[in-house]
Amino acid sequence: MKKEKEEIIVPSCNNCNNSNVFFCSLSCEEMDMISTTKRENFFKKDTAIFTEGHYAKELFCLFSGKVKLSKIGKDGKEQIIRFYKNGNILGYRSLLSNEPYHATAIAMEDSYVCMIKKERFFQIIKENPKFSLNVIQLLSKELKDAEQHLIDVSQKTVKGRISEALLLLMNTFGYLPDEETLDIKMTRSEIADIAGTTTESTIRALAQLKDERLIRLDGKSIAICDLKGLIRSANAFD
Amino acid sequence: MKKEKEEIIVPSCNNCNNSNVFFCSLSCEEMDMISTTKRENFFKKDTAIFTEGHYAKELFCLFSGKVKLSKIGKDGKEQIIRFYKNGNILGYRSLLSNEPYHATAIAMEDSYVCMIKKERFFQIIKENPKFSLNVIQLLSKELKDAEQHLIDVSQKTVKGRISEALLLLMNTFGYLPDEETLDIKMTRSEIADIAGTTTESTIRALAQLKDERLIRLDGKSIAICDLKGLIRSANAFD
DNA sequence: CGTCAGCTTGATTACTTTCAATTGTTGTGG
DNA sequence: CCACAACAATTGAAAGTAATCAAGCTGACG
Repeated sequence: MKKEKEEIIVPSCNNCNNSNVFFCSLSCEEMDMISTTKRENFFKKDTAIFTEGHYAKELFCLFSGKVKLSKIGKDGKEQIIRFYKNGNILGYRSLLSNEPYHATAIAMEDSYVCMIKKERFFQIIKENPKFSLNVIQLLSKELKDAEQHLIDVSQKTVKGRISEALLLLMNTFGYLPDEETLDIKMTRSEIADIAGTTTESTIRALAQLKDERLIRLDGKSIAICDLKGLIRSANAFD
Repeated sequence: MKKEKEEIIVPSCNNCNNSNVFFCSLSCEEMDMISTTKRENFFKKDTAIFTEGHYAKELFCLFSGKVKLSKIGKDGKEQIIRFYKNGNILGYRSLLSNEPYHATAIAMEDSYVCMIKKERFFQIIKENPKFSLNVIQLLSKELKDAEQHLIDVSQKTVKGRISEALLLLMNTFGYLPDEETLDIKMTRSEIADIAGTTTESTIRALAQLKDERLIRLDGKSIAICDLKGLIRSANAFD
């Protein structure tokens, strides 16, 4: 039988162990202000935290779990835009530009999410210039990544893009204690949606990378055994 | 003989007729502060305003002309990321994140550019929360656009991407007085670099769009005669 | 008016998707 | 614990799309 929601106690923001580049410039008082007005929410695996087209009313802070942000193309094909792990902030772009969400955030594992009122967030932006500079720099980084991702998808072969996708997963979620196996379980189809290709092509590309001894495959687990080689593969001309 | 640099008088920022969503939240005093410390620069067609890898020291404001921002892939293939016209601000992303430029800006026509000292820019960000919110919202919009562009490139056919590219040119540079001909001259190869394809495929796609009577071609000029049809073509499934 | 760069076209090749069929895995209920 | 259903992974073959290669063509400019 399906595992039920585990009862987890979410600590106050000041006591949160998650590293967080977003709120690091806030004072204890400001953190308290967020903490006392936040509410926690549990999202079961495969449920949506927010949905494309809906209006943003809150800022989400991922306390535990893993989340993918994706967009659905006209033909129903999904494109994964970005991943989030514990400590990451979601949904601030739409909040800031006061537009509907342009993408959907889905919990890839059971996740606990802290939700912070929009007003609270804007209040701090207005009052704390250091914080808004922080937000600006985060946006700048995401913009740079997005533009690089564009080049990758448009100029690399499927194998290169799959290599790139594996490196992204490694950078985002890291390894299991063996320091080789990626700490994330995804279907082949989801990996395809990162690289912007099909399930079948993904399978064939993974098989190639395995033959080249850059990765090891065992069911859904993927281990990177030759990181340098994988980087080379991601940047190869052909 | 090649036309020489025309002598143009660049007015003070307060008297600049270019519409500008970037500085609109500044007071007259703040504008003056920028204006008195700026310096103007002329860039001949096809010269670089800034170059990938170099460090950002200034903010650029395009007074006149047209600029393309592009990145070179490993194999030397260029990908155009964005366009700028008079009134637009360039180079703020790298300035803000304090990283080297991740792309190169090239004048597509002879262009006059006002250059604003980095320190001045940061000073205003710190002192004017309304301005920084403005910057944040601009970045948010560019991020959204970049993510949409990713979906476009990864999921659409060459014809769809070329249609998308033409719509982008129309939205950025608009029409000549005839309200049909795009107010921009580009080579086929440059159009290919927007859509992430080759010159030959671009020519064939343009020919198709012409056969479908969505556009008219005459040398380098491109006229959109069926805008709705072109939008449909950009969003078509096949 | 010759040259060169950009444009165009056709043919070939390479890569990726699509389709179809099979096998493997997982969760569920008897 | 087994059997089944549903989903995921895999493989092979065929079809489609776009890139590449190889000529010509055209038009602008010195």
